[in-house]
Amino acid sequence: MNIQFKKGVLELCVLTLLNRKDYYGYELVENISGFIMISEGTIYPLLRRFRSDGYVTTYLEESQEGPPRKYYSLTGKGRDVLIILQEEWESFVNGVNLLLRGVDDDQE
Amino acid sequence: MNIQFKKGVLELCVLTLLNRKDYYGYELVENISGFIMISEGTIYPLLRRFRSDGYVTTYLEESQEGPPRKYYSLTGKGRDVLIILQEEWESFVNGVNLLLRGVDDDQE
DNA sequence: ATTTAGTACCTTGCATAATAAGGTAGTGTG
DNA sequence: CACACTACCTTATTATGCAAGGTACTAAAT
Repeated sequence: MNIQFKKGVLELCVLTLLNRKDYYGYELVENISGFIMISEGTIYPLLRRFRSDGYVTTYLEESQEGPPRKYYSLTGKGRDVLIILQEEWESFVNGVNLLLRGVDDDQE
Repeated sequence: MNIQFKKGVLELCVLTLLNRKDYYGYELVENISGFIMISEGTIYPLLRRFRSDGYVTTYLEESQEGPPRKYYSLTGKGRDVLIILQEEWESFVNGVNLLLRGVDDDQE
């Protein structure tokens, strides 16, 4: 898979999932991996960024299957960013698809 | 517009346009700008990369409206890359959209 | 004649983000 | 006790988009 395509889109994916429920990092990797290739080295720095930007808050919970899990919870600010990113993603894909399909933008 | 979204996609856009006809750099910027934001500082390095990778060949032509134009012509290798990129783009957008729409990947 | 605007090319340095590759620890199984 | 799996994390590398700058040609306006 083309690495470059993912730039910025993973933010949208993670925020979208966190808008449904709280996730811990490893769980996000497993979930997103079902749709697009992703590695842990990508998600943890991204989550740290989200926390320092105030998009999420975190809390720890013990696990019976391994080390404690750090859960991420979307904030109001995070939700605002999500909405903007959703719109940007939609109009971006739209623009690209128009270009790929050969629609002539010069006509009116 | 989110800069990150563009990463890698501009290659696809430029190759797609060059597959229809030869373009000169400035013309590509003007055309693509109709669909997604782009600047000259992006396109010229990309075109240099394409040439050194053998995706395009170039030739000069005089212009009555200014300095000579450097036209870019897609090679067979460039066309092969275009086909791969098209498929990757489609499956990538598909994966992202499934995730965004909340389709449960665990079910079968 | 000189300035301005438009066309058309180019480069350098910066910012961003994904990843590979590595590390630390806990739990449970052979 | 070694191994696999879960779960967290960091660092260095890589790629690419862009702002900001530059050069040079043509044509119209001052």
